[in-house]
Amino acid sequence: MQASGRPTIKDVAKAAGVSPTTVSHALNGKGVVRRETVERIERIAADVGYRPSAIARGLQKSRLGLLALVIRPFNTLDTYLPTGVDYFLRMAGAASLAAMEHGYSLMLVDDPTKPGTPLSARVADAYIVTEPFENDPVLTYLAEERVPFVTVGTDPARRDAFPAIDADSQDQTALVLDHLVEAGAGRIGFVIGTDRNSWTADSYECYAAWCVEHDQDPLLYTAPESLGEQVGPGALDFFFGPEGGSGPASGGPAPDAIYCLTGRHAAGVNAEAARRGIRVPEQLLIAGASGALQNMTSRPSVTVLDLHPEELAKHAVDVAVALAEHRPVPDIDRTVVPSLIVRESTTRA
Amino acid sequence: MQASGRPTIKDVAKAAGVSPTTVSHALNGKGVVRRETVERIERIAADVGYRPSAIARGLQKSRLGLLALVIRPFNTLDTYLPTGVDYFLRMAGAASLAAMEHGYSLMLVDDPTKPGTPLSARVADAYIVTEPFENDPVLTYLAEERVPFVTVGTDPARRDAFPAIDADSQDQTALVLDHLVEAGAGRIGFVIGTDRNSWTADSYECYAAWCVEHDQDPLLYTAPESLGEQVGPGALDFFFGPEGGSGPASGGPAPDAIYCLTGRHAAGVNAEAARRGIRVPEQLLIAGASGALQNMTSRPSVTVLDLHPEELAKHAVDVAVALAEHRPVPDIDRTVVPSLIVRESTTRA
DNA sequence: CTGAAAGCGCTTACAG
DNA sequence: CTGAAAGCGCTTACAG
Repeated sequence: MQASGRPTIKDVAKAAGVSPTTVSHALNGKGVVRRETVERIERIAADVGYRPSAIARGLQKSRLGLLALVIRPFNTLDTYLPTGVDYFLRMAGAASLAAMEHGYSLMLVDDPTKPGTPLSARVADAYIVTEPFENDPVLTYLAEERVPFVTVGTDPARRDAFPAIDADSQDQTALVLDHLVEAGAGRIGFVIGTDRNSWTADSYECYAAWCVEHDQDPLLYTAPESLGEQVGPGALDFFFGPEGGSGPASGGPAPDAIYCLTGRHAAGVNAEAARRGIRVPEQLLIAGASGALQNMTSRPSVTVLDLHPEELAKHAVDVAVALAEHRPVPDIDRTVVPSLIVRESTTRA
Repeated sequence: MQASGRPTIKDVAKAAGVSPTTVSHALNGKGVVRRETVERIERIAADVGYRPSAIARGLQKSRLGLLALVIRPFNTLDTYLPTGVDYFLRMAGAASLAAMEHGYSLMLVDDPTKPGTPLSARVADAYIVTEPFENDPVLTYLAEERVPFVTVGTDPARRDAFPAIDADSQDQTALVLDHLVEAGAGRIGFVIGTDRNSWTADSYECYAAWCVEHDQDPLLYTAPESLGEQVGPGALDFFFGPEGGSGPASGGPAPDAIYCLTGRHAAGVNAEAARRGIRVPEQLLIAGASGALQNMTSRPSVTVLDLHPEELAKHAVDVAVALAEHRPVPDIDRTVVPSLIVRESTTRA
């Protein structure tokens, strides 16, 4: 009997009058065991309530069937979970289900490089790291420890260094900007976050390139992701000037469309515009990438991208499992194409 | 060297010219080892990049330092994650952090009784099961397997049978109903879900008792949680009669306040009221328990409860860890008191 | 203060 | 077709 009181393979062997080896063979379909012996052993195993120990099995396979998900943006937010950003719940949920389909389970771990990280955080066979930062120490650590991992988004300082799943950030940005133009925009301001991940970097680059192409000066307002909806007043001061005050801090003419990278920023800009009596979408178009829920239910509702976190998760799990099993990673196209969800904020009557 | 290529305790022992026993003692502060020996071993361990194997350690401790979280309501929703219900993300995130503080990691697992559940889903030392159903097979399974677990909410058919953390559903309901009366309600309709968990059952019971006390006939509309915002038209038909049609399906007079157990139901009722031109809060008060994000940003915004999933998670982790370590569960009050977030939908000018 | 030995529960060559 | 033995990487009485 196990320390915990559960029967072991020995108990089954004894009850069946065979050796542990035979029980192992019978129960795992390995080796050659007579059919009736197999059946008898299976029956007895069920009778005594035998459950193989995943730990013991893990010891010589040196694999436990565990995947770890590290949601990197949470680590800049400290213990704070941003409300409304269900992107990550969708991702974690989908990853958990995808893992199960491969016979794996998913653990949710914090930054494993933090001092005091429990040993158990390191039992995963492979890691999935979402939105790694520039020169992310987590990736460095995993690479040093030779723990297999895949990223969702890439470390902007080490592109192509590690296996990655990507939501094509270039396409994303173009998709939204083009839509804004079609919806009537002439001059597009951009509100961007401060996290140094590939999503932010690529989106900025695409915006800059787009500006050159469209002969517009970039009109960029930067604010921490964690500021969330609070970004509204600052952003509008920047783009339109303080209320009843002088002109825009930006220097140039005011934009007629604002694109916010995060959904919470978009919600904040939208709310502040309403407060100031700027009519959306008539006077100002607003769109967000990576929509938050707030954008769905606000008045007006706000056009955003759906980045399809479920699909990203599924691809990431596929790769992580292949890596964990030291199998070659299937070489298929894993680019996830975002879709535009057009809402009131960019729909003029 | 480990199969994976990482150094083992033997490698360190060899390099230090001592036995594995001494390395183990030195690194874990067990037994008695001379200080300088300890220091030398620590240095060498760091040099060769030694990391103890959590699996090997887990084998004789028969504990791995892993907690499993089963979010039961997800299992009625199939692979579908309800948008806007960030209750569960807050819960999972807080549980993950609380686990780390105890030296544990958190796994997210689906129904472990499902056929095809990976072995790895069973390596957890203890389980946390949120909102178990009536006679929940997951609890039965865990109890049979003698795996320690704690529930958040209780199995309504087996109250007090298992350790549980509770958000006091009675208090919750009374809190909202009393608030609605203060806000001007005379007759309160109730929209409730179909999941057979203690939260739903207790809330109903409290509503029924409240009706008796306040001399009102219960005015109850039941709809599946998964219907979400779509519940609006059906609910309003029930309470007010179909548009331009006959009277309320409910039979009695129409309510002047509606309390919805789920935030998504509240959002649906709120939206449908707006569509029909019923003015909220002037003609109709609306409130929800367990708010979703939609309620925060809708027009009008909707009064809801904050059930404090973070606190529930923290308590659940405390208990789960105690159980995993076969320690007595600290006997402190774990009732989490919800707070009312009053918003436009119940605030008359 | 240090080490040889047994053991955690399983799997896997290998020998019969 | 079946089993004895060794081993996965660690810990823990126990003996020196």
